[in-house]
Amino acid sequence: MVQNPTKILKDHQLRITSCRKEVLRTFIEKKSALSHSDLEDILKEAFDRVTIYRTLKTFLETDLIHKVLDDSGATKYALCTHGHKGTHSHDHEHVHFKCESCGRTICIDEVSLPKIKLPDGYVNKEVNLLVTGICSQCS
Amino acid sequence: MVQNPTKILKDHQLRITSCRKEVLRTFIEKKSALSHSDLEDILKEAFDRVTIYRTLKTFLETDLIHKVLDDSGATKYALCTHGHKGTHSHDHEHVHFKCESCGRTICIDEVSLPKIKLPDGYVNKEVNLLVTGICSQCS
DNA sequence: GTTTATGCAAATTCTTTGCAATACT
DNA sequence: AGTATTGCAAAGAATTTGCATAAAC
Repeated sequence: MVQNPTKILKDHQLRITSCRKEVLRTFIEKKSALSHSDLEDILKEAFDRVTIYRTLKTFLETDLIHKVLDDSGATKYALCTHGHKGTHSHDHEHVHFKCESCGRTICIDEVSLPKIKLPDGYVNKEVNLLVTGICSQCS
Repeated sequence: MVQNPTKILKDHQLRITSCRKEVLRTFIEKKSALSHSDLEDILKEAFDRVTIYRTLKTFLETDLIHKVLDDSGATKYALCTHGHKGTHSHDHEHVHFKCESCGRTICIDEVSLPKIKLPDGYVNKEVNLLVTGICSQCS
């Protein structure tokens, strides 16, 4: 599990800039899914709002982060922990948990995704599961 | 399964207005999850954009509709098919399917939601499952 | 007649785009 | 040096709010 911003950027053949490093560092530190506005709150002194939008877009395109479903309407993102460029490793196919109390969304690695058998004619490409409730820190 | 807009509104103790009836009629007719902009496209000749926003808000608050997860970022809504005011029937706890081809999001009633056992300390309140792929009409 | 919903205007917030200046390799 | 990224300004969407008018009960 790579945890070094500079190395992650190199591995994905992206230029190493301070904004990209800081966004990565924030994801690693927070260990939870973050929205653009979460990042903006944390990094607004250092970087422009627009740069953060573009950084997220670049990271999405290089499979460095992925979208995490959220019931609030805000789009959240999380690091692809093992995926490398181009592998499309279905890394994001796991259970996400959103705490109603603290609002954090985290990955639950302990729980594996159930196999879903769809009716005839349906082709399953990706499964996303979001559990809402109270997390261990808040309960 | 109630399918009459006026009766649904009465059951939820809401005033019967033409906008509310038309929004409900559209949900019933389309049989799929709809976003604000979907509704706006269909009803813009008849009602103001703002009125549709407020109608959706009212319907959410009275548990007449619920949010449906979507991977595109657009918030979609669907009718709570059996729920009545105040029951919080966990009606939306089923599998949703989003077709990458036609973009429609529908409920898959044939597939039941797997039980998820979370790690200690986590309290499970609601489970949402979104499968992305190709629907039977598009494949 | 009283209360609630609607339409319009306008304010906010969210997201994207163009372009010159700057930083990276 | 050459190319990609950033910041700023501004455009364009999406969403919310205020208030007078209209509709529902």
